[in-house]
Amino acid sequence: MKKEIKKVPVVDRRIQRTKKLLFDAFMNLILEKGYEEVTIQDIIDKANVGRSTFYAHFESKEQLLSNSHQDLGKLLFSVNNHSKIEGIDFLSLYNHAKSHSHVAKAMLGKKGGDLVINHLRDAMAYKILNELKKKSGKGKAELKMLSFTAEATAAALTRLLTCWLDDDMPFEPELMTERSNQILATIL
Amino acid sequence: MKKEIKKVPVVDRRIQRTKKLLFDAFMNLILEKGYEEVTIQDIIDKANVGRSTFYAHFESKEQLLSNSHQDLGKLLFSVNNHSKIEGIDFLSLYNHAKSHSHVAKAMLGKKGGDLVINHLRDAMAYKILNELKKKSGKGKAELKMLSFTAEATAAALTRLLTCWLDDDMPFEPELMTERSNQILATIL
DNA sequence: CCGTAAACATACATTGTGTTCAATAACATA
DNA sequence: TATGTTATTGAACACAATGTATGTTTACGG
Repeated sequence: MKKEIKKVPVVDRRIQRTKKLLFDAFMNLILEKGYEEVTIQDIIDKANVGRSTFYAHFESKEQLLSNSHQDLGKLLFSVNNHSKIEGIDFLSLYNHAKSHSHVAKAMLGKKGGDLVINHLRDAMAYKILNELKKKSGKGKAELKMLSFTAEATAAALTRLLTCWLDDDMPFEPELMTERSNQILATIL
Repeated sequence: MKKEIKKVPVVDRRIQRTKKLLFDAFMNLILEKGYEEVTIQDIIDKANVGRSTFYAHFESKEQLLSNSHQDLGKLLFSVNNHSKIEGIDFLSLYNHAKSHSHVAKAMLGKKGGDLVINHLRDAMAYKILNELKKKSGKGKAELKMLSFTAEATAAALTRLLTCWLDDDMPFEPELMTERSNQILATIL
C-alpha cells in the first residue's frame, strides 16, 4: 500500500494568507464606514488582493463574513462541556467577545450589519424555546405564544450583548452573565 | 381682509400621485424580494416613474422609507392622549399594525430591512429608560446598567411585534398588549 | 385660458459586479 | 534542489445601477 498516512489536508499557505488578508480588511472597513457601505472593491483594494482571487474563495461579502462567524456561534453556546445546565453559557460568550473585541464589535456592533446579530439571536431563541417547552403545556396556541416569548427573550439577551460591546464593555463578563441569567430566569 | 383662510399649502396632485406610486411600488417590492435586494431602478420601473422624478423627491430608498414611517412612529406611542399611563400604548400599536398589515409587514417583517425596526426599538428604549429612572438610584454604573436593561426590554417588545406580524397575527391585539405589558412589568 | 412647475425621455460619466484567461509566482513534496 | 501543481495576478469584458444634467411635454392651479 502507498502512503495513506498523511490524510491531513494541509491548507496551502497562500490560501490562508489570502483569506486572512480579506477578512482583516473587511473587519477594519466595517469599523471605518459601516457594513452596508463596504464594497467588495473596497475589500480587495485594502487587502491588496486580485479581484479574481476574491471570487475564487467567496462569492459575496456575506459569505466572507459567515465563513468565520460560524466558529463564533459554536464556541459561544453550542457545546458547553463544563456547564451542567444545558442552557446558554453566557460567561464564555462574554469572555470570548471581550478577548476578541475588535472582531466582535465589527460583527455585532452598531457598525456591523444585522446578519450576525440576527443569526446569534435565532440560535438563542431556538435554545430558549426548547427549555420553555419542558415546562409548559402543549396546546397549539400556547406553544405559539411560547415561541414568541422565546424570540423576545433572545432579542433581549442579544441586545444586552451588543449594547455592552458598543459601550466598550463597561462591566465585567461576570456581571453581564449574572444580568443575562436574571432576564432568562424571569421567563423560565 | 382678503382670504387668509386658505393657508393650507395644497400639495400638487402630481406630487402626491408620484410619491404614492413610488411608495406603493417599494412596499410591494420589499415583500417580493426583500428590502436589500430592491434597487431604485426596480422601484421606478414598477411605479412607472421617470428616473429624474425619483431624485426630485428622494435621494435614496432609505429616505423614501423614512418619509412615511415617521407617521407610524408618532401614531404608535408618542402621543397617547387617552391612556393615563405615560408609557407605551401597545394596544394602539398592535391595532394600527393590524389594520395596515401590508405596509407593516413590509416595514417590520423579516423581508423588510432593519432600519424601521431599529428605529422603533430605539424609540421604545428611550421611553422605557425614562420610566426606569424614576424608580431607581442615580449611581453612574447603576444608570448604565439601567440603560442596558431598557435597551434589552425594548428589543424584546419589538421582537414580539415583528414575530407576530411575520406569523400573520395569530392573536388578537388585546392579547399581545397583555403579553407586552407583562414583559414590561417584570423589569419596572 | 395661461403661466408655472412637475414629469418625462434621453444621454452621460462613474462605479461596482461577476466572469474569463493566459502568464506568473509560490507552494508541497519527492 | 528540482518538479509538477495550484493559487494568484492583471487585464479585459459585458452588464447593471447610480446620480446628474438637459430640453421638451404634460398637467396642474388659479
